[in-house]
Amino acid sequence: MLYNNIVMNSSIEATRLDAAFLALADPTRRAILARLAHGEETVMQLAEPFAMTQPAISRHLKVLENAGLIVRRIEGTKRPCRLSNAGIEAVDRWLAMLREALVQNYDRLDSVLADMVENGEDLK
Amino acid sequence: MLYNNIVMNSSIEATRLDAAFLALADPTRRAILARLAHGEETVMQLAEPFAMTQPAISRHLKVLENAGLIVRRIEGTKRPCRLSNAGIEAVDRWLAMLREALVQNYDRLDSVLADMVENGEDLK
DNA sequence: GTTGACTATAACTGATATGTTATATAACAA
DNA sequence: TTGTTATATAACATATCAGTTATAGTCAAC
Repeated sequence: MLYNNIVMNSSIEATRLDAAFLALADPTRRAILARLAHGEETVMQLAEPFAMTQPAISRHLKVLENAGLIVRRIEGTKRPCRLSNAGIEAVDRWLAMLREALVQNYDRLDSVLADMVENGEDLK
Repeated sequence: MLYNNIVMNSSIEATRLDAAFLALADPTRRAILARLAHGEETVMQLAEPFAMTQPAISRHLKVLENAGLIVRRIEGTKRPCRLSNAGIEAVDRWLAMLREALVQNYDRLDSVLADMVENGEDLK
């Protein structure tokens, strides 16, 4: 596992991204985020539409918080949650690299095809 | 688990996203994608920099392929891999919703602050 | 101060993920 | 044919995840 840390760009950043992507990999957690997109909600409000117990939701929220995807404030006995941009920004920064590579690959293919057309080559 | 399928938007799409986000949650797989951003590589070429056996890499590649993040062609006994946009597009579509919500929340906070300044309220 | 609502945590279970070694398959090379 | 290279798959061990129930802590309301 030593060399791996050299290959992958620094285990600290990697841990952040691991947490964010892992948090997003669960449909319940994505549904929670979609819900929070409409505004702040408490734990019980978030739990209500799911066929799941409150402790399960609490843990999902913890995962989302650790991933920097939500933040919570204290309001009496309630803990209203709202979206945070830290997590999504980390994800976006990483995805930007992939998107750029895909565009470049596409352009490369594009120019290859253009060359073939110019030279009257058979595209089939 | 029945109601959950109603809350989360359709289990088919969810499965796609699950696969893509789960694939991205592993640092080894992200490193493989980063490598492929520079162009096509075979399984052994991809395996080389990692302190991991070839079967492990083969399975990571299968996960990436199922998530629509890479595609493979056959070239003799080799299986060169390259990036695919299907996976990242699915991810991007979903993240767009979150990004938009974050911008709206930010604007909302912005206008609240602006109001407070107008009314000479104490921002601290 | 007692009660009830909101939330978090611990302990446990079953499912899934990630790695290993051993082995199979297929193409190439001699 | 025989050996070698490239890759995939099976069988297994271990770790982690996602849910459960039971319980504890905190605040509010009466």
